[in-house]
Amino acid sequence: MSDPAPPLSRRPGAGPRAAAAIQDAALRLLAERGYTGLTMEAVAQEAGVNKTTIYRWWPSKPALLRAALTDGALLDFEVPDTGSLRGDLVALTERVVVLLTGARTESVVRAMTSGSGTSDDELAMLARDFFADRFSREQPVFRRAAERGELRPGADPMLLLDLMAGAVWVRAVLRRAPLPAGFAREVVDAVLPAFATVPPPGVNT
Amino acid sequence: MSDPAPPLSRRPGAGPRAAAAIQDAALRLLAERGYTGLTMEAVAQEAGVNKTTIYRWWPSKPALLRAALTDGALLDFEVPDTGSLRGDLVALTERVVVLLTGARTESVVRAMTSGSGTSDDELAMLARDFFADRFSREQPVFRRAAERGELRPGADPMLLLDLMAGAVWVRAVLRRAPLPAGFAREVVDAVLPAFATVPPPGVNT
Amino acid sequence: MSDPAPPLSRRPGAGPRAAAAIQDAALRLLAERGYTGLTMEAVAQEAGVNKTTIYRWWPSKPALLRAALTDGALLDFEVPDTGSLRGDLVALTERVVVLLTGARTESVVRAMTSGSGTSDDELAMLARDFFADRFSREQPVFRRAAERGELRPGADPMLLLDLMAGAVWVRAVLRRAPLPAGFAREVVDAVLPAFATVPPPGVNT
Amino acid sequence: MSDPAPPLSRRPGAGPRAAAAIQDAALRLLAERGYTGLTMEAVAQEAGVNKTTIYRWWPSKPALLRAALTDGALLDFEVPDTGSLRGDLVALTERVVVLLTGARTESVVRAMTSGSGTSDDELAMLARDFFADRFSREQPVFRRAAERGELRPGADPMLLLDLMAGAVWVRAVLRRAPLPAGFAREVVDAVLPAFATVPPPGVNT
DNA sequence: AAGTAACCGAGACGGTACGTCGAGTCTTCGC
DNA sequence: GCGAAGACTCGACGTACCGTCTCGGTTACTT
Repeated sequence: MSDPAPPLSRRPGAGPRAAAAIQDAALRLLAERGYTGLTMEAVAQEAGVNKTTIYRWWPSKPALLRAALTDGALLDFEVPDTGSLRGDLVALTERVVVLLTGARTESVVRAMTSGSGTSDDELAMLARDFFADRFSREQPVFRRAAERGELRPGADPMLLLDLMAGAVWVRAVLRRAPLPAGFAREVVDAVLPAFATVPPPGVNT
Repeated sequence: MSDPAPPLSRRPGAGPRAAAAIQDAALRLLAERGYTGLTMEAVAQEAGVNKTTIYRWWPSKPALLRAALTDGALLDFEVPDTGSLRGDLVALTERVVVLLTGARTESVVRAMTSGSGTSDDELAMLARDFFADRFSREQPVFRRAAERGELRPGADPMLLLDLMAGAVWVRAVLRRAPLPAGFAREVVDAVLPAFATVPPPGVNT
Repeated sequence: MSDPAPPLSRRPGAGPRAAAAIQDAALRLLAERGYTGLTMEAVAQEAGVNKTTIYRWWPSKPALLRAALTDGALLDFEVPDTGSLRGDLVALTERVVVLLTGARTESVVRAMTSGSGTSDDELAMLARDFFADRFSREQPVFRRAAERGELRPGADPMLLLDLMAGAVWVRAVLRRAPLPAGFAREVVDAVLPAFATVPPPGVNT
Repeated sequence: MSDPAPPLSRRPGAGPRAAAAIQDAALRLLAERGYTGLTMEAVAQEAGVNKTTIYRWWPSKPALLRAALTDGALLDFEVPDTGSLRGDLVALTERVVVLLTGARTESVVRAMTSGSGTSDDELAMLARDFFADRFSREQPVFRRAAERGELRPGADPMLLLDLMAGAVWVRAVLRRAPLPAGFAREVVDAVLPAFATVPPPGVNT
């Protein structure tokens, strides 16, 4: 375990003049051709930039990708505040669904988790950081729920999130099964009984 | 979507004389160096075989890997029958934990899901098939639970499995967080209330 | 000083199928563009061969060039036997003139002596070997002259050859001055008095 | 043939402030690494100067080198005046020997003649000019010899010089053979009979 | 002493070639 | 005549220098 939660925010001064074009090209090609099909040479050509320029700023493919993902807004998300725990969780899960099935984000996320190397791969670290970051930004949902008394004492929000995100992940990414409309709601209702104090009125159906 | 559920069993007659050595080498190198670090050349050398020999029998790296995984016993598992739904689910989840954290299986599974991003990747298909296969073999658990009346009517076993496997997956593979002892039980208890008819004894700890 | 006189003959079994095309291209491009302008990539393209193939067989540009020169007939020459020392020497010098002014050989020879590296350069070694080889093959001229009694006792054939070849070299290669017709004869007559016993009858003019 | 004999002297006003440092670095690196191993980048770094500064003043590597050699005193030499043709010639040849075997000058001269093979190379032109310059400065030796009556009528001083310098060149630079002590004298005695009116005393040893 | 013009440092850039690696194909040869 | 060996094409890798460019600051000469 290294640093608990690296910022995942952009460092503005760094990068070549054509940084945006390069990172755009990288993400576009990643979506088109997948991680292994993504070549630095193609990125350079697509961005109208010399290969050397890319290597001057990013030492490797995963490093470039990491920067592209970190600097770009692709993985940003809004933390919901609907007034109820269930509403917030459904919204959060919905956002995961969108992330994992959206045309532009799907292959990016898939690539991000390709953990190519043995274990300490830069991309894998990015995934870990991404989830840590996302979790920390989702904390207010649980703080608010606790304040409302909706959260059963001793309930572990991390486990709750793992369950919800995991279900979407397994179905969309691993099993490549279709996600029915309302899947987010289904998922939330499946886990909520063990975490919420009282079923909020009018929940079931 | 292609064929619903390819056999995932070995075709005995097929393969060169050194098939076992080749597949062994492939799996070993996969574990050592990850998917992208796994080269056909290294496999050939390690197996004491010419590269051509490999290509004669398997058209590509993912195809070889698929065969190696399919023919090998690495991904096999026993379907539990403990007498209770909860016991079976804990056992199933435990097996997923073992699969995703075991020294030999972890990187294999990780590689298996490194699908290149474009949809028709052979490896991604293998992952899909693997999960479909696993699910179909887990069906008896739910058949027996239904016979015992432990399963709430209308409950979706697939969702249940997605939730359980997903939580383990997210935590172990994506977030690379440690899995505490008893994690499987925690997971099961978190999802069971929504699926089981009766709250299993001792759940609300 | 290493081995006295390496063979400078071709090793028949060695080399790729397209060895001839590659070496031809190398020599042609050498003549066209000079040594530093000669790139492996151009050789590969010109020979219709992949760059990898060249590197499989020759580790470097000078190595390839050395092989091309050694295997090719470009630097071959016939040892004259005119019946008199003077006639032989004129013929030998004439051959040097041809070598150093011929369209195809000039830039090759020039490149061969570019001694790019510090001192122990492969190409420089080739030049050294080339001259050693040439000298050893010219020996019969002096043996015959000695048998005829034309050679002053104690005369050093090596010095004689250095003088003759050197004059042509300095004029043609270094000073890039035109070589008048009959230059070979002039050179020989300038050095012969110090080496020959008697001026052969009817020599002067 | 271009301009008969460019000055080969320094133009004092021209050059950056760090001209001396740059040219020193260039010559030092040339001696250390040879011509092709000499990079502008290394020169810049070594001279503590930006690459741009070099290119502002010299358009290319050979141009810089030419200036460095021209401005430096490395290639200067004194014209001897011993009182006899033979003495002068021995001294001249001795100077060539020193030039071609001296630690600092050898690789410089070697590089200077690494002309790229195509005819209009700047470095090759430098070599040509260098020799032309040297020859023109050696003229007084022959003028004095003629005045003393030591020079056979019709003798061609240029051929004489080509022979002497060529012998040293071939032996030291091309054949990389050791030059015995007294080699200059040997060379002179080998060519003198054809050029001098009287055999210099003690020649026919 | 001030103004100005030439000069310089810093460093990014497009470009060509380098030498290497691995994928996948094709030819050749032996059992 | 099957099957293995080895040479091949191809594309990309990551690096080194090339020669160019812009920009902002510093000399040093001029008046």
